[in-house]
Amino acid sequence: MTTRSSDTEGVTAESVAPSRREMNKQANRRAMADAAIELVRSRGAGNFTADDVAAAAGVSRRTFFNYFPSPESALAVHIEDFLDNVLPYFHQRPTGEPVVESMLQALTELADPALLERTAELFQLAEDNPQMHRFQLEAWTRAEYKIVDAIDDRLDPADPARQHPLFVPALVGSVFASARAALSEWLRRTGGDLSPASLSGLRELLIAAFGHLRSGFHN
Amino acid sequence: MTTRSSDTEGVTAESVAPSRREMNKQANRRAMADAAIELVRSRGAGNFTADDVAAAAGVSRRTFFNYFPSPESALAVHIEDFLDNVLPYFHQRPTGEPVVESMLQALTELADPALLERTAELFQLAEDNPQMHRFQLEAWTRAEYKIVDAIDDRLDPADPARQHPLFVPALVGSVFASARAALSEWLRRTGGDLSPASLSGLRELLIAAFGHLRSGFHN
DNA sequence: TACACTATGTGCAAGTTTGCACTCAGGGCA
DNA sequence: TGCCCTGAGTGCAAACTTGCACATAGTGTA
Repeated sequence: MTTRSSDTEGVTAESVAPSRREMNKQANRRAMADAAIELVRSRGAGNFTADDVAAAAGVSRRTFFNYFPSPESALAVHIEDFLDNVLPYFHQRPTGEPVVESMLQALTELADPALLERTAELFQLAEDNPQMHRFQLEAWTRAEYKIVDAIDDRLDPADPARQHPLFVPALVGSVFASARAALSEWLRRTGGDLSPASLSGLRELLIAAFGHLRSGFHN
Repeated sequence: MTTRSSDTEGVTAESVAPSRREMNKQANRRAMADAAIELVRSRGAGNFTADDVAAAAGVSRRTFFNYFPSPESALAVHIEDFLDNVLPYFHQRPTGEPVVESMLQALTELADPALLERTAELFQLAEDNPQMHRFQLEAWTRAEYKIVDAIDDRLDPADPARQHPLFVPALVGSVFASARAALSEWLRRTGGDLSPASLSGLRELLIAAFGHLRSGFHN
């Protein structure tokens, strides 16, 4: 709200009060993403048009296409939301800690349970709809790159993790693969039940998958 | 910033779905007007800046000045709201009915009690603040013109009320004067108390004032 | 008085959204 | 098959919002 354009901020980090313009854009993007997930819930994947999303989000059809290449792609925003929510937890881990620990701890603490729920919901929807599956794969991949960059930015160049160029990408890829495995198994077991109990089970599966990863798969 | 507000239609609204552009503008205008009345409540008249209103409404300071010439003037929107709410009631009166009756009946039925409350609240604020008083006078005057036009549009050219060019303007002016008298007396009696009981009293005063008018002041 | 500070109000350029007119692809139907 | 309709996706100009610079006015202060 406060638009103090003066850059006299004590905090140096990323909390540099975004401009009105940026806020408006994010609000629109969010509105469209929310409208899209609402529509996919009420009508099912593939049963809503770009017009529907735009109208529900309160923007024009043209504006929708300024942001997203297709109605389904708007859902990918929620996957990025998940990341935006987890990254601060990651950044808060002690700097000396091994990267793999920081990452798994951050993911385990999972900021907002509602985000896990939405992620699980989208994962489930992707199973039934090839269109959505493709977009989601793309979103997960973008997420991997984003995390790799975030880790590289944070890591001390002398950190063992940066001694080998494969280390971080392999780690991130492994974490994502483990998460996907957990989601997949959860889906197989529960059929996508989104009740708190079921989601709790998903959380357990995630932790178990991360456990395998952490121990180097020495079962 | 965009809220899908329920556009509380009092009676009939043969509204042709306005364009996205028009909807956005109205949403912004409404947001600023609401922010302004919220600020005048929390900080008092004259104790808030254009920046405050803009920020609270989610628009830039510049946009605020695109709509309103001053922080106070944003409040005038609420007076026009009152009209927009009453006019449909007026249009619904039987066409044969004398205009004075249609008008007083419509005002008496008073669509949304919350609107009467806001109008009374603003009336009260204007007493204390000359700046606001001026803007409000202007708003009431604009409202008079608007109503005169609305009546002329609706009236059969053969209607007695249009036989003399002074008739409608004099009528509308008298109605407004009576309403102001009622508001003024209400304010004197209650000090601007906005409780339901007090507002009910205001309603009685309005009806009484209209009664005088209706009878040609033959007490 | 001179100065700093805050807030109003406006002009202008750049960024964003919108309306509209397309093109293209796919499905239903005579 | 050919036609019609719906929806995706795009280019472009016009409308709207925003950031910024600037002029102006009022207020407190040394």
